Amino acid sequence: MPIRVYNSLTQKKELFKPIKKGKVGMYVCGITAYDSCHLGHARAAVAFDVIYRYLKYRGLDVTYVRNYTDIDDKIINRAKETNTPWNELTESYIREYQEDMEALNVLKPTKEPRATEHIKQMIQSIEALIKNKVAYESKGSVYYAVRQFKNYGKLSHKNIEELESGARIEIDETKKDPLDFALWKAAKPSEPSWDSPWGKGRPGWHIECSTMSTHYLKQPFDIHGGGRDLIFPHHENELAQAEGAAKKHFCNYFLHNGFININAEKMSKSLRNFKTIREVVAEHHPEVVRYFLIAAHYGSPIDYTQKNMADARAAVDRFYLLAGRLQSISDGKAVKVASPKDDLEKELAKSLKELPQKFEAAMDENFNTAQALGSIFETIRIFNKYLDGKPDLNSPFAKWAKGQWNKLQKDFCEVLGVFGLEASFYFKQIKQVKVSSQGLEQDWIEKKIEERRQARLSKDFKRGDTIRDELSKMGVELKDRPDGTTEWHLR
RNA sequence: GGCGCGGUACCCAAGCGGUUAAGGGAGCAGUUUGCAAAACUGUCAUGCGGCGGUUCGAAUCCGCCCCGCGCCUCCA
Repeated sequence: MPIRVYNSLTQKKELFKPIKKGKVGMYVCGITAYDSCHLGHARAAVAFDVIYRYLKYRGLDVTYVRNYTDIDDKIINRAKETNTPWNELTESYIREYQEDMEALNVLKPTKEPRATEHIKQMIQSIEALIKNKVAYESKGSVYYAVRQFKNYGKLSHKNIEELESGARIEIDETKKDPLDFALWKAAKPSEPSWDSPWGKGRPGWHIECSTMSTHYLKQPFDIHGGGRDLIFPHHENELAQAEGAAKKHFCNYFLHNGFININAEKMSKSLRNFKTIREVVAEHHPEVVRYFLIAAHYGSPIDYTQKNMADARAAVDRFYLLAGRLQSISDGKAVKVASPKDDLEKELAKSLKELPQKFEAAMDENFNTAQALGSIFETIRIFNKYLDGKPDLNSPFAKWAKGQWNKLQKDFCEVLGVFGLEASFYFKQIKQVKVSSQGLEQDWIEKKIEERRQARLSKDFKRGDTIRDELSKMGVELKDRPDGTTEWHLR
């Protein structure tokens, strides 16, 4: 089955055809390292992580480059505000980002280049642009002459005249046209700077990405990704730079992920409603967070609400509850084929057999994780139904079915980056996350449960129920087991 | 104003011209239970914002209208 992707460049879904058979070059805009990362960064990272994983799963040799922008106005400003050397600032936020990515089970890209390590290449790009007459030097800075590039606007589908009339751009006398953007900024005193043919300065935003992407992937390459908000001006300008300098195609497919809202409101710093990755992970199991991020298609907006997080957790629980149930089936010897006997077995065998095809068909269609998850849960329902029929757990069929499921679970985990944990470990972690985020203490809960056990032993059910209700109000739910012990978990 | 995205059950969310409109949550019913909870199963849209059109056939394509949202300025 061919893979199809929605390409922002053509605004259509297209057949994905790598430039070199069997190989894929993919560049995704990473972060500007000046602050803690929020859920939006997590969404972009996870969206392209899944794409990276799936392309590899399909046997493609993927070179995945995700950059760090570690020099920029925001970094310089933040360094001044916090009285921190700018390179220490970027270093610490890059480290923090890497920790966040690890928590969310985001794979390391093939290359994670930093802007400051490619100043020389950027200068070469800028020189090429000047030579091609699409850039000019002015007072120690260099600007891109937007009107000299006839395809300007082809990605964001804007035209220059309309942009001009939008005119919310500051008038800057050093530029020939208000739409021109900086490739190289002349250094002000005390700012970090590098030597260049135009004097001391630093690169403008955009040039690092077009330079590093073409440096590592060659031009043209296959996939360029990032958040929707990067379409204009960032990716538009990258395209203008790369094509203006090399006079050839920049990139074939532009993929963009949708935004995260918080309670239906745009997440933004001015509204003070943004959530950092660490805040979210402290409140919700990272696997639940990741599930939440892939439960809808990567291109659609999603809403971060407690209800949606609870829904995500319930879904992940459902997955692991089946995994837990399966532990009662002995692994035994691997059974290659087992022929189903009754209707329940037939239904399950059919579902297990079709699932990989359904999963791949969904992922082939523009990486539709939502649909892929749907097929997984369909099979979960059928598996549960089979187990409810009280089958012989030592039968060859049971062992075969378990073996099939375990193999599928491994594949799902490889592609989606969720469902890879031991069920009991997952539930243990869930409990820990919940207990600490709700300010409860495990010892106290367990003391209460022991009290209830004593009451029930002396047939004082009223007292027992009172304790259960008390705990229930705090979100602690009890489960009595046949052997007299009590399990508990948090709602 | 320009460009773009979306409106599918109580909520979230797939669906990309053709069998009964995925899946998750909530609700309800059943199994289970000292009573519960949890778990599991079943059930839950003759309907896909509205009106027209194309087609043998449309949630899916086209037109108009209504309503949300994003970008056009730093932003994943």
